[in-house]
Amino acid sequence: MTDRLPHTLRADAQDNRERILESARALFATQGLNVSMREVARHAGVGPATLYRRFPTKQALVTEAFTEQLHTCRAIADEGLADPDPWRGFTGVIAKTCELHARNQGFTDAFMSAFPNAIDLAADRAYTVNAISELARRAKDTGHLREDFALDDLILMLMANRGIQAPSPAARVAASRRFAAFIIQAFQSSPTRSPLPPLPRLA
Amino acid sequence: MTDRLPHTLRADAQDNRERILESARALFATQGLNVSMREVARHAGVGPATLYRRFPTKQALVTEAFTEQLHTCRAIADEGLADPDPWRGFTGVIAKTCELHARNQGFTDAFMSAFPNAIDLAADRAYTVNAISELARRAKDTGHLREDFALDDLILMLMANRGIQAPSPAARVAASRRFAAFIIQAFQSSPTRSPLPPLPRLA
DNA sequence: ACGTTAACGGACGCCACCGTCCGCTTGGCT
DNA sequence: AGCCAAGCGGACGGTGGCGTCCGTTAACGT
Repeated sequence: MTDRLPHTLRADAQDNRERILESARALFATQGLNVSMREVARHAGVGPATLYRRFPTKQALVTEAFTEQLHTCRAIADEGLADPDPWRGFTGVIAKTCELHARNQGFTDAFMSAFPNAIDLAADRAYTVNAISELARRAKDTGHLREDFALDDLILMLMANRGIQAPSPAARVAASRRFAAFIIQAFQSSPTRSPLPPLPRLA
Repeated sequence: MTDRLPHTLRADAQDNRERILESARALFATQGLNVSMREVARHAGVGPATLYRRFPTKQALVTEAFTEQLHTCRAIADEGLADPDPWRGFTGVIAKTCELHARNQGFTDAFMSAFPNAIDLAADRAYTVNAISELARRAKDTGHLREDFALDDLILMLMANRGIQAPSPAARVAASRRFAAFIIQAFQSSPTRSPLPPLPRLA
């Protein structure tokens, strides 16, 4: 009854665990989250049971696989906030975020909670959102960011960015880069401002 | 050997055929093309065999279901071309196209050849592309449309628009409307023009 | 009213995925 | 060296989509 779970995996198990994560990251990046658990297992060269033993649910696998990217997100936001020129910081955030997401189809899915259930990523996500919110306020104050910009417009932009497809990952990133440039142009305040249609609840 | 196919369906068969098409349109509109043939059949209240008899392949069903929208596309392009103000015509095309696609997830999939194989829609599509190409040239001549706009940027925009999701179809359309406004802003020529990253081959 | 045949849909065999169980292997500790 | 549990993966029953076959029903022409 007083069994203690060993919190250290056996060497081979640890090895498998990491190969699984690598495979998951690779597959999720190129194909989004529409990858079967078995496919991940096959790619990692392990049996299905092994995969399920380490990650009982796909949720768990996804969460683990993308913590790194999640921290990158925080870093991007912090970096933008640190820029003395808020508008430059803001546009930098957009460009880098688009690129990050273009390289990681699955990450976007997860970030957008294509997994609708509460993601463990939520906390970090909130932090990032807060940081960007502050950055946006500053960018508005300098007059470069249009006044009617809403934070959810970034979500809109990310969803849109997710839709971009191309024959190769490299092409996708290139296309996304151009898209980001367009979006930055759209977010910039301008004399020819026609009023913007309202933004509905997105989630 | 000299059997003649009757080109007129029996009354009940014709009825079923139309119910199938209606169901397909409804399901494709809200869920994209990721709908199983059986699901369409169930929704239409017919057996799988009946569906397959009328539309041997999903391709055929999709093609038939969306000819109407395809013609709408042509109409939108013609309408824009007819506008005496090319820029207003151009922006109108963008707004209307985004709305059309936002209302029809599946149509976007088909239009983007999510069905990679040659779509019968190709001919109409080519016509539309040509019309818009002419419209864009005129809009550039008036100085309203940025010079570095490429026709593929519309494809980029459509792919992006496809990524926009929302809890309800109405919300999706609203979000798409706002997105279109942003994109129009981005396409407008402006004094603060930083060079645009190049666009890769998209298909 | 009736026979012919177009049209129907239930049922089939196939395959992929799902999450789990269990007998064998092997790493790690003494 | 030898034990033993941590770890493994093949195999299983279940579900659901796929496209097709075939026995039954009922629409239409006479």
